[in-house]
Amino acid sequence: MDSAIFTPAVTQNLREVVYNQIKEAIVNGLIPAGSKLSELELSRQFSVSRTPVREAIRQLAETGLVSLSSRRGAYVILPTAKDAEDLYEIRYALEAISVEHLCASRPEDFLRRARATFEEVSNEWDASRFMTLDTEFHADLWRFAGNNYLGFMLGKVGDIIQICRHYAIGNIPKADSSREHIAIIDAMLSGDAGAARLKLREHIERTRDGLIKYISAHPEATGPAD
Amino acid sequence: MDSAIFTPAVTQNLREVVYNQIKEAIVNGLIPAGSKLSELELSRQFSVSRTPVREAIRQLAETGLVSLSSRRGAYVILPTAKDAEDLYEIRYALEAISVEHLCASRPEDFLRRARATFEEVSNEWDASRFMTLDTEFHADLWRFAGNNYLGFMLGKVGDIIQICRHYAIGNIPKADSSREHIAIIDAMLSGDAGAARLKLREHIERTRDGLIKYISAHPEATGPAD
DNA sequence: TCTTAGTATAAAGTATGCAAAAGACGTTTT
DNA sequence: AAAACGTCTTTTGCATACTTTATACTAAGA
Repeated sequence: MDSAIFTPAVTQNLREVVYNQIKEAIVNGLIPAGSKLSELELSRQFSVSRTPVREAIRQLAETGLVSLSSRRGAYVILPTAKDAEDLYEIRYALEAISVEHLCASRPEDFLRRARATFEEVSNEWDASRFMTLDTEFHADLWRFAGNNYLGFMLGKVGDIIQICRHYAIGNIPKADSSREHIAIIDAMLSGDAGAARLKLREHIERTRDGLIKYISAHPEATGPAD
Repeated sequence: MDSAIFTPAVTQNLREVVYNQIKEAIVNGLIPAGSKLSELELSRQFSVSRTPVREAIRQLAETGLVSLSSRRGAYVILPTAKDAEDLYEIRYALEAISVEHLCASRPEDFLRRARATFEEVSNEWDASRFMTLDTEFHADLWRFAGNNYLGFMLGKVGDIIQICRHYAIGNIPKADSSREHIAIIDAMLSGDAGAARLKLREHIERTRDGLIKYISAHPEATGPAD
């Protein structure tokens, strides 16, 4: 009775469930930036006690998505255009590490598959589908890079960027983005680290500029916290 | 009665106190890497209930200093030589951002003051005093860089590196380190971003290599978790 | 009417109790 | 003697009660 019929029975605990759900809600804009996270209200909505909710909120604070104010509560952060700029600068620096590793290791199977995917993309696609694809591509970059902490770090940066991003992605032409992805991939395939870095920089800067332009044009999206 | 006689009366809460103390203890090696953090034992030592201890431990987990195992407890992470390598790679990428900003803005007062400090350092200094100075210098770099998230990110990387570092710093010649710092500062003073990046890279790589050599030579320091 | 002090209320911080899970240990069975 | 099972202990996960603080509201005085 020891053939592998059953997979390990993992039960994620309440804190994890609550954390993931709140995080998704924040990142997808269901809970708007700047709004307050009430322990009591959330615990009622999740039908759990305040304890796991508190822990989840603390965890969110440590990722930078939420800011804590002693005895006053937790608020979803409200990134400014400057914040977005700073975050993209960090993101570029980190992704450049991935790209350089991939220029050296050149995992052809992955690169060619990714290239094919972006060849297919057109501007007709709906924004959320493209965003998923984009996010996955950037996640794959660090997965193949072999630096165990890149994902950890990029995750934190990415979550905060995502808060801004979901209300701006509609503006970003998908065909352009795909072309840029392909340019990065091609540079990596040819092992040209300098070109790959440059293409990555162009891609990230254009994405950033689109976002910042949007935030600057819509200051109400980053209004006062309460 | 409104002249600024008094500073705001901030009382940090128990979670913060506990968090900071545990973190210091981990980072300084008082709590060795790999050891278990028992909620009950810590709460007894701090004379508080388990709640703030729990929260502090969760917070430490989110910074990456502690790894949680469901229903089994929290363990101080046990970085390997590979971890150290990955972390230093990230640290270089992030500090390069600071250095490039400083090459552009060139805050002469700060740079000259820092330069003078490292001129005075000799190998006679005790290790912990030099480590403080070194840490402060690297912290000042991002403080003057103007990117609000650099400190946030470098803090996380630095904390984990620090776990390894305290048992290796003794090996690293301080005079060399000071000379490298001065080389970086001089490059920044002359606004030569390329040279500054290079000197930074050399400095970080040498520090990294010293640490990795130590870890590799002392595998018992990163033995099994329990 | 504006300011200021008192009060009430809501929410966060903390302590503690209870349930459930994991690991240790001893006992039984083959 | 070894393996497997049951039980006991320890510790975590979660719930809840209690304490303290912030703030909104009210009323009184200038």
